[in-house]
Amino acid sequence: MSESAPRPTLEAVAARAGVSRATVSRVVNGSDGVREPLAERVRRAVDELGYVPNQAARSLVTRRHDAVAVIVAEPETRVFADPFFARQLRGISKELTAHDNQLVLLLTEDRDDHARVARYLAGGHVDGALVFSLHVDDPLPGLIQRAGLPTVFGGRPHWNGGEDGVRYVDTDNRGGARDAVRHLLGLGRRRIAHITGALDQTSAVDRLDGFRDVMADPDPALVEEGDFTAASGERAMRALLARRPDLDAVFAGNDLMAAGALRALREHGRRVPDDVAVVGFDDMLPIAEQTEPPLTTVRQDIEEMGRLMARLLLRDLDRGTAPAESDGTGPSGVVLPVTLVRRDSA
Amino acid sequence: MSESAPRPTLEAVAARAGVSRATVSRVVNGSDGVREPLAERVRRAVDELGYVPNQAARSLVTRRHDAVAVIVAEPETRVFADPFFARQLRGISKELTAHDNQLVLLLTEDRDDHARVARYLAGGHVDGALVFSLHVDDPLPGLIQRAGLPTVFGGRPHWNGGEDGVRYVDTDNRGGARDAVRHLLGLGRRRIAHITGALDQTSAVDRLDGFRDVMADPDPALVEEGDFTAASGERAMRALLARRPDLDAVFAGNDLMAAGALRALREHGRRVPDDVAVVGFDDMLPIAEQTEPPLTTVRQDIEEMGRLMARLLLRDLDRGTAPAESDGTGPSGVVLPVTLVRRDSA
DNA sequence: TTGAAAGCGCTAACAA
DNA sequence: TTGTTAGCGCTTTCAA
Repeated sequence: MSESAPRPTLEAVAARAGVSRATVSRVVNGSDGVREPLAERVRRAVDELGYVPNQAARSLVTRRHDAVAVIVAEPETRVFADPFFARQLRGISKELTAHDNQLVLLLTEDRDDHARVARYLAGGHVDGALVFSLHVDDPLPGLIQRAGLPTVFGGRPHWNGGEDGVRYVDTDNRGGARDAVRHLLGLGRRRIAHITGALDQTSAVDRLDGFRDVMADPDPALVEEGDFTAASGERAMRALLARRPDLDAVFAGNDLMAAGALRALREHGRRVPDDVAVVGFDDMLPIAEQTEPPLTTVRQDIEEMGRLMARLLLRDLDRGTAPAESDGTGPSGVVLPVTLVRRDSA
Repeated sequence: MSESAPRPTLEAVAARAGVSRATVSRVVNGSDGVREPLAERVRRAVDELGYVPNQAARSLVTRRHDAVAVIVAEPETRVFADPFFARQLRGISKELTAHDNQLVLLLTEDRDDHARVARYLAGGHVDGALVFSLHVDDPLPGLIQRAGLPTVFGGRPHWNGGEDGVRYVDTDNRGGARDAVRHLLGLGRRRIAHITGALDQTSAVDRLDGFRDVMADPDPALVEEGDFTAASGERAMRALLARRPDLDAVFAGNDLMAAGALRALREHGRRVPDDVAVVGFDDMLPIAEQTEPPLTTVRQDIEEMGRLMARLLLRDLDRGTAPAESDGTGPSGVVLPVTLVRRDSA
C-alpha cells in the first residue's frame, strides 16, 4: 500500500463529532436511541471524514459476514458451454446485493478443490452457501453439512426428495418434459425419441421420467443417453437414427443437445420439422434462436431460479436458523414453472 | 446458528499443546523459528481440535484479506449472451485459488450499483480488483482509483494507451483483425465488409483499426456498426447487402455477430463461403462450431487472459505496490496473441 | 439517551 | 527459540 491517508476509524469520527464511539456506532448501524441533534452531528462527521466501517473488525464481534458463498461444481462441461451459469449468477447477485450481501464465488473442478472449499467454509468467511450442479457422487454436500452452514441447493439434490428440510430450488423438469412430449403427440408424431442429459444429475432423470409419464411404455430403442453437450446430442441422434430410422420426433434433454441432433438430422438428409420434429429444453436464447430451424423448446427462468435461491438463503440467515432446524419453517423445496416456447422445429 | 460447538480458537490450541498463542500462530502461519518437537505437538493439537483460523481476526491486524474483487460492468448485453464471461472467470478463479485468494464477484448494471461498489471497495474487504468490460463513459475506474486499490483491467482502457502504469491485459485485437482480413484477401476477395462491435469499447475500435490497416482506404459503405449481439450482426449484414450487393466477404467483430450475419446472408440467398466469405472473432466454441457453415474465426485465449490478469494483480499485491507507484516495476499492459482458426465459412 | 470499558481472535513487537 | 503483551476497529453490556 502507498502512503495514502489511513482510513478514518470510529474513534476519529467520535472525536470529530464530540461524542463517544458507542454513539457513532449506533448511528452508523441505524439503531435508534440517539437523539436527533446528536445523530445529525455524527452523520456530518462521517461524511466529512469519508468514514467506512471496517468489516473485519465488525465481523470479529458480530460473527456475521454479510457474504454468501456460491459454489459451482462442474468440471469443464456444461457450465462453460452455455450461458446458464451467467444467468443464474446474475439472479443471485441481484438478490444478494439488494440485501447488502457479497457474493463469494467458489469454482471447483478437481478433488483437490474440495479440501480447499471445505477449509474455506469452515473458516467462517461466509454466512451461508448456494450450491449448484451436483452429481451423484459429489462429496460436497457432506463437507458443507459438516461446516454447519445454511445452504440452498440449485436443482433437487439426488439424495432425497426434499422431505427432510434440505432447501433447494428446482425447475419443473418433469412437467416440462411432459409438455414437450405432449406437444409432439399433438403434432401427430408417434415414434418419439428422447436424448437424455447426464443421468447422474436429477434434472436429466426428471426429464426422462416426464418423457416416460406420457409415452407410457416407450421402446427402449427410442431412448439414448447424452451428457448435455452438443457433441453428445449429435452422437445420440446418430445412434437413434441407426436403430429406429422410422422415428418422427425427438425430445432432447437440453438445447445444446438439440442443436447437435439437428446437425445429425441434416447430415442424414432429414428435414426438420417435416420428417422429424425436434424439441429442446432450457430456451437458452443464443442457442435456441440461432439453430436452423430455430428451436421449439421448454423455457425455464434461470435468473429467477438464482434469485429465489438467494432469497431463501437470506431468509434463513435472518432467522438465524441452521439447516438442521429449518423443518417446518418454510418450504424446503421450491419448484419453478416452465413454459413451452414454439418456434419452427416442432 | 444452532448450538454447534463454538469453533476452537488459537488459545484453545495453545492450551492443548501446552505452548503460548504466539507459538501456535507461528506454526499455523508457517513462519520458521519453532523447533521440531514443539511444532509437531502444535500441529497435532490443531488437527485434534479441527482448528481453522478466524479470518476476520487475522485481517483486522494484518490488513490483508486474501480476497480480490472481480467487477463486471455489463448491462444485460454481451456478458450473458456468450460464454466469454464464464471462461474468464474460470481463468481468474484458477489463479486466485492457487494462491489462496478468494474471488468476490461484483456484477454491476445500474448507476446505483456504482455507489455500492465504491462503498464496498472503500470498505477494505479486498486487496485488489480485476475489472472488465469498461465502456467509455464508465465512472468505475475513477471510483476504484479513489479507493486506492491495486487494479488490473481486462481489455485496454480507453483513457490511455497504457503508458502511465495502468495495468491491463488485452487480446491482440488489431493484429487479429489484420489476420482475418488478410486471410480474406488471400482467398481472392476484394469487396470486404466489416461489422464492428460496440465502438465505445476499445476491443471494437482496435478491430476496426486492424481492418483499416489492411484495407487501406475502405469504402465507408462497407463498414457497419453493430454492438456484439447476434441481432445487431443480422441487422448490419442486411444494411451492408442493401448498400453493396456486390460484397464478397465480411469480417464480423465477433462470432455472435457473424452468426447473425450468416442468417441474413442465408435469407438473401447468398451461399457461404461461395458467394460471401465470413470470418468471426473470439472462437466461442458453442457458437463458432454450431453455425452453418462452421465459422472461420480469430481465436483468443479467454481463460488465459483471466489467469494473467489475476497473476499480474497478485504480483503487485505481493510487492505491496499501490497502482500509482507501479511504474517501471513490470509491464503495465500485456497483449495476448491470437490465431486464425479455419473452418468452412472462409 | 449517552458514555465507559470489556473483549471478539489474532499478529507482531519486544523481552526473556 | 519461546512467551508476554499490546493493540487491530468494532459492538455491546452495563452504569451513569
